Amino acid sequence: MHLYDQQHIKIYNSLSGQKEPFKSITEGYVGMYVCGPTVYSNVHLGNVRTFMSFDMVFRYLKHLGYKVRYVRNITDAGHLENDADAGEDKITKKARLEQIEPMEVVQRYTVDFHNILSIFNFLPPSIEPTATGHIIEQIELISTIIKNGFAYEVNGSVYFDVHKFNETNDYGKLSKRKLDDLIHNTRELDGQSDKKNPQDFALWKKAEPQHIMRWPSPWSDGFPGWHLECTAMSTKYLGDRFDIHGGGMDLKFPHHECEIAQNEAAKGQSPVNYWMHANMLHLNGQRMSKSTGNTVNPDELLSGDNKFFSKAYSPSVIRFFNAQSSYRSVLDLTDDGLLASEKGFHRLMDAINLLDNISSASTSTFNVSEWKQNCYDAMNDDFNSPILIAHLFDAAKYINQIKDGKASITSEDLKLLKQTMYAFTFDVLGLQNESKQESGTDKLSAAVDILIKLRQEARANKDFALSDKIRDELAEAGIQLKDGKEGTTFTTN
RNA sequence: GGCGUCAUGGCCGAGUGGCUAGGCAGAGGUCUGCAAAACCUUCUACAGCGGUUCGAAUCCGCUUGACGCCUCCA
Repeated sequence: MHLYDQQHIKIYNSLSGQKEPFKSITEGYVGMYVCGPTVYSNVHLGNVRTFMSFDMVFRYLKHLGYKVRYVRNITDAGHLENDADAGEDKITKKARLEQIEPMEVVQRYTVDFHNILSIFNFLPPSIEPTATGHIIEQIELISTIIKNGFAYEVNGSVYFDVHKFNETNDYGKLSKRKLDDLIHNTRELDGQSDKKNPQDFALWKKAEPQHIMRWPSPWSDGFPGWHLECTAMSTKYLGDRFDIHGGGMDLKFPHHECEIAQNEAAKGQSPVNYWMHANMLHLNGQRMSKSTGNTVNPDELLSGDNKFFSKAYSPSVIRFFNAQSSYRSVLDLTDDGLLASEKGFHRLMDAINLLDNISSASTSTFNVSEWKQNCYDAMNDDFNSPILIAHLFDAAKYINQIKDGKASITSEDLKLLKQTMYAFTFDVLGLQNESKQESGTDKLSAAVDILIKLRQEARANKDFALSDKIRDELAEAGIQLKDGKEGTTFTTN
């Protein structure tokens, strides 16, 4: 018996626009693909939000006992054009000006990407394939699509014939677009003269002489189109049809639409059962944009070294903030919002830390098993982490009441409560108990305990000047004393 | 212009055809030498205008506004 036999997930499927009961293709196994970053600059904070949401999905599926193969690619080809228009992107421009090897750019930002994700306590994906490592697979895929009559070659480049495809298939079913509408609304752009129709997209591009990243192919020395790598790598590792495909909302069209088209054209079937799209992250009510300066890097947010926020925020606070909203909603990153989350997060962690110190009784005044199922119900409902957190706060309240002697719990329920709290807080949400880590050093505890004792003595002697001095100066040092019925404890942060 | 998504209390953010979301902030109380913490109580909402319904913030239509995609983008 596995947890997934008892807990039934519903997933909002972008393809149908509805929540659907989740059923994996192979019982007990889940294949999940998420479009990864293009490593040409520091990882974008919005990108982090998307991956954070899917990290939570990954964690929950694993928690339920599924064997999950989670594939998240690194796009390291196709976009590193040495002939990019000037002023488009600072880093590409800089790389071009300094004549750095594209692979140096790739390496630098892949390392940055991994560093940031590990700071945020991401679980690594099962496979992290790169586009340049799968050129052969992509070329094979193109050959198949040509053979099936859905692509054509012009001047060494190969394009996907959207119009031809749409005669037998439905191009636009994911993004709810109609080809006719697209035809009437396509902007005229230069340099597309090779295409039969503006809606066609490149499967292979012949490289201009100054283009550095290039590979030989039956059609030309060139590089693959950017939609192709995901089709090649997802199906290579997950099969021609797999369970979940995720990505940012902005990838829905054209990227994911094209993936469906490529797969149907090459393999005769739609690749994905459940399409999931994470919504955008805003900064102070507006979309992040480098050109307007309304943007902040993950490391700037973590260090507090930026012009938007009053202080530094810890990785878990940012994770908590993210989990307090639905992955399908636009999330607005603001100082007030982070401040509120930070306080709530610490309150939750303080309650969890109390779990080690509360004692059990003969009865429970709280239905722990019902509460536990409520937590599962929240996550089962399209990974509704905000509701889960609301339930975690219910438990926090209960724990505090037990500590205050206003509620009681049996030892059996205490064990269950602790297990469940830990599982959801740390395993599923991926939060980390920062205060415990910091104060976990026994030497600090010992030193503070001495100060607590001295303060107690001062209070007993009615030397409140001294006792308050101890309390206030510890507070300034980031150590907060908490007087309770059972004596004084302390927390850091 | 086309397609799509969304509009919730001081702020952030769930959810639902009739029954408390939750967090932060505010107010009152308990506790305390005073605080803090914790606990208890409390405040308030569903953009506007129509319609369906016994009943709608929840369904439908319109209006207004915000956002996304249509061009690299998480």
